[in-house]
Amino acid sequence: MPELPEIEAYRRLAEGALGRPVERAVIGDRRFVRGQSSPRHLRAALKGVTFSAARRHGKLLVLDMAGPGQGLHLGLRFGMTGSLLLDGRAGVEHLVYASERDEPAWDRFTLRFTDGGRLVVRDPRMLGGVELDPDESVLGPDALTVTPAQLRRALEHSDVAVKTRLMDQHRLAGVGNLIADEVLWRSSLDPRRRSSSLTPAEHRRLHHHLQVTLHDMLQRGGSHLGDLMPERVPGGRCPRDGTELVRSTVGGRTSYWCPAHQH
DNA sequence: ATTGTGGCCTGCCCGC
DNA sequence: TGCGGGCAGGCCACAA
Repeated sequence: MPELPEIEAYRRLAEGALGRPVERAVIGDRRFVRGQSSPRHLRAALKGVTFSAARRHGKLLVLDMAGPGQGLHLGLRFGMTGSLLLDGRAGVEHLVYASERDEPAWDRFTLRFTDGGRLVVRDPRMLGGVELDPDESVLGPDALTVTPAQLRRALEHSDVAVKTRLMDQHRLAGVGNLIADEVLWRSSLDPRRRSSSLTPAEHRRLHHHLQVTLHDMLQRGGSHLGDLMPERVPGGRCPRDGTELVRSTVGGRTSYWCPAHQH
């Protein structure tokens, strides 16, 4: 599913759209338009603009507008099945949990450029969305660049499960269910641990493994390419010690962890 | 404010 | 072979 590594790949793909004038925006399903702006308003705001930058904040992709839309921002979210295509090319090769079918009916939002190319958000389950001027201030520090002090602040003073806290986009932006399981597994931390109970040494360990995991996944090309992932199925075993993994719900999400080495 | 829960959304897989 | 229930989870509205 799209977590930070996938959105980063989408961002790089979207850089190929910078400076190309938008002829018009096509809204495939009006429910895909989020926030305060109506589909009509969004279409009007996008007509004739160019984009000056493609940025990523957590799982939010932001295109900064230039020209007629100077100062406005286009936010793209991908839910768990959303993918980005530019001129027919995909941002990532494979998206776990999402269909691989080439189904134009799933094109929920399309930017047509005057040069004939197009940028498409394709999302079968429509859990993503497009929003004019999304509020980025509600997002926590980006997981790829978070400092140890920022991570500590995101986790301390809360009795909520550490996994829940890691996935809270208001505290830390970019970590989803798969990456959270992978990072906690590598850090030998039980996902159910009270967030405030982590020691300074555990904070350091978690920060280290978060960085290494994200860089591994960026290099491998997806959040589904972690070391734990192949065993993240009922009956799966810990790749480190062979213990059968525990499967349960933590923070409302299916979680797998090793009862032998995660404490 | 913080935290938990349910709902949205729909393709896919499994068992009957 | 077809059918239906359960599952997947990012995000948001809502309740306590």
